[in-house]
Amino acid sequence: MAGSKGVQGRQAEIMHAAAQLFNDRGFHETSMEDVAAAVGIKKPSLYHHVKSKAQIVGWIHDECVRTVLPPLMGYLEEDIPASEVLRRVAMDIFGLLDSHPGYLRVYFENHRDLDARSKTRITKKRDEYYDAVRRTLQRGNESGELVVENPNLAAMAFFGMCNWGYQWYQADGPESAAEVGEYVWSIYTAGVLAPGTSRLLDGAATAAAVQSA
Amino acid sequence: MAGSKGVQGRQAEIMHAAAQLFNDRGFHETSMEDVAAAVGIKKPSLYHHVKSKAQIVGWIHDECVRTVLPPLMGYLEEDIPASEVLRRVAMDIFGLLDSHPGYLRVYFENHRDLDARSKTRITKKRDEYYDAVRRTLQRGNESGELVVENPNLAAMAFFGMCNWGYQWYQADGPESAAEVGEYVWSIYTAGVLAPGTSRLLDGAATAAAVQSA
DNA sequence: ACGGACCGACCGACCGGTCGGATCGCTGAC
DNA sequence: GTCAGCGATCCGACCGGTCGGTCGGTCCGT
Repeated sequence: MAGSKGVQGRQAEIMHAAAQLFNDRGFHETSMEDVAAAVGIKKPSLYHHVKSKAQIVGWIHDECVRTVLPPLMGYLEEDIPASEVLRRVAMDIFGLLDSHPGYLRVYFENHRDLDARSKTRITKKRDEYYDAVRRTLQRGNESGELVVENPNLAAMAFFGMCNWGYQWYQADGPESAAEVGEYVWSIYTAGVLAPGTSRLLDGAATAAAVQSA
Repeated sequence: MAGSKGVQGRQAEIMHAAAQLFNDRGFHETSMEDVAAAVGIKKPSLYHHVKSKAQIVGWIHDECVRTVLPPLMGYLEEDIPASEVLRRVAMDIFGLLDSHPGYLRVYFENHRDLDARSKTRITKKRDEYYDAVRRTLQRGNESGELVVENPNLAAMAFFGMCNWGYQWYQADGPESAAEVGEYVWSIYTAGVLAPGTSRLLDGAATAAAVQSA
């Protein structure tokens, strides 16, 4: 149901314009008249293509999920290290920020503006995505590849690094999405501490373990 | 100006109730009548204590900045390793999530609902905070304590880990704010990769570097 | 009597959404 | 060739409702 091909044609155009506006001005500060104007028509005409404002939000959410969830499910079936899965996830998320500017802000900040049915559907998908990453971390820990004491918190930390991009990543910035994804992933896996510095340092004892060229 | 002591008394009560409501229902879905009801009065009475809805948002923003910026400025004047500064920043941010539930959501999602004057004031403070962390990373890199190729991206990754907490951290969750802050910091500094695994690994070659109790 | 806290009633603006009708491009019968 | 018919697209005008904010006045402690 809901068509696995996603929104197309004029509706896709509307979705795209709306995502830009919602991102730039905010969802509630953007009227349906603004959205209509952005695609060159008037409000009543817009309602010929769209059932409600909430429906547009639903499209945007679906587009986000459609873009990143199936790839992740594919990675899980390949026989690759957990860290490689994480790397691809990071790349996918920044790739989404790059190819769909504005979409992730709507996804993260306007979940409650979905109609009830879409909300449960999207929430389920969101949990699937979250769970897949958590299980990946758990698997990495069990195989000895990773050290993950708390897969739940570790997943949140990972998503934080990636998802926070919606607050600062600019598609026309100095770094490409792939570069950013790769860099963020490298910090998550290897940390920023210079090699040779003790892994188990507590705050007070840190002052001693400083220099190592 | 604006009083360095922050909002107090009845106004603080209003600010607190509003932050909760804005967090739970959303800013635009919360009417001034709702805020008034939350403190046990009617809307016209609320306007006896408050100039506008935007003013409440301003209070909440100021409260966030007031809570975390001065401490960070203090850390910079102490002679401690960069990683220790980062650790304290992480603790401060999760501490804020703990002591001021809802505030950070308003801070991150309702910046544009500030009046023009507050917006410039808060933006400046936000940039100060960001810059302090970036400079800390740079200093850590120069001293050899850290390996930070891109301080700007590294700062964003760090803030991502911490700030994203507003999306998931619950004050009544299983882990305390201090535990979460410490854990997130440990991932950021040391990474999740098991020690012994090559730092410069590409995805395919990782599978070999596995066990180490 | 004075000021701080409070409230019922109200206003203007805006916004999501609707209605009835106009226009346009295509199809097919003749 | 042309023209009736039709569905898709478009729009001016309008509605119901909500919300931020105001006004005039009451109540109460001092």
